[in-house]
Amino acid sequence: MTLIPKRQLEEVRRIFSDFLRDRGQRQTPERFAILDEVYATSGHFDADELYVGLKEKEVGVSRATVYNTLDLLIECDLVVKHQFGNKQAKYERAYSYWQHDHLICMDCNELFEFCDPRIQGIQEMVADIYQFEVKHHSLHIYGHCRRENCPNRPGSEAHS
Amino acid sequence: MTLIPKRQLEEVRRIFSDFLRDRGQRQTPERFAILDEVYATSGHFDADELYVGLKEKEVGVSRATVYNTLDLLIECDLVVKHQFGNKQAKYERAYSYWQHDHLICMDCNELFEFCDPRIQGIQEMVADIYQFEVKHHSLHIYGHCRRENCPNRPGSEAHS
DNA sequence: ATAACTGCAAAACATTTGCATACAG
DNA sequence: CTGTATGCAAATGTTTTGCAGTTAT
Repeated sequence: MTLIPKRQLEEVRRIFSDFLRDRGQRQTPERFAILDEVYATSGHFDADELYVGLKEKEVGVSRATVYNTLDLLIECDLVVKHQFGNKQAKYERAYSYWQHDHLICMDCNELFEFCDPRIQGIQEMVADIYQFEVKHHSLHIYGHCRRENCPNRPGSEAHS
Repeated sequence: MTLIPKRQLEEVRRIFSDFLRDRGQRQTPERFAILDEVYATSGHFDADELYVGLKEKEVGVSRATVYNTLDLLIECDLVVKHQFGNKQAKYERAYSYWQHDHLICMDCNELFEFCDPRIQGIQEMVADIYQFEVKHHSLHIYGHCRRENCPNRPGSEAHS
């Protein structure tokens, strides 16, 4: 849906490159291959999907490198990490994408994105009252969607 | 801090008992021992802390039973489960305790609780716009606290 | 040159599962 | 009695780690 234009991909590569240089870390082909794969993906993905996606292309990167690089990308705000109910972490590219929160269907696990300005006010209130330096937040709303193909639809077959 | 009075513990036991009866499930001593331990704990705990806490008392319950019973307690709304950044789930008793969200210090991992009525409005908005039947939410705000013993305090020693 | 990075496979970790035994109803 | 729950230990699945070999700088 939200494929990133070439210009932005270059911008993102430059951000990562600068970040690595500033920290005295190496610019390896693996790291940029992972960055490219992340930004070629729209939506949420997990570490293994990224690993498999890369393996299917010419690039061979190990899982360890995928995890390592994801951590770097999170540190420079090019990727965000989410822990939805399950134990497997999900990731998402973060550059030039609207700040949003998530709606999770407990039946089909589908994710929907939404945004509400009130959350900003809540963050400010909390920062003020608790003398907290707020960095980021995660708001997950869980419930049941009403889509045709959702296993919970009224009228779908019985369940144990 | 919020130790539960005897009356409420009885109430909670009754809720669990009714829940089990209604579902045709057994009222085992292990299940009630776990319930008691949960309600003897104030604040957040993980499955293993519960397991160890029980082992230190007379009761011997296996980890499998701890996990099983926690799921039952979640189903009858006596316990809530949280996934903070780490892969280990945290639990918290839910009966007769205010609905709240969490503030997490990224330095010391301390948890603070807060509540803001605006979150209610956000849930309603989302339910309406997305035709979603909202069940619950989790709002986590991450940042840096300003407590004396927090490793991030300005003036604390350098770190690698 | 040399310190950082990679890949691999093993380790760690929380949680789940299978099965023989125990016990609540 | 009978089927459900338990305990144990083994299995699972994700993420981390140790180390020998590789490579960016």
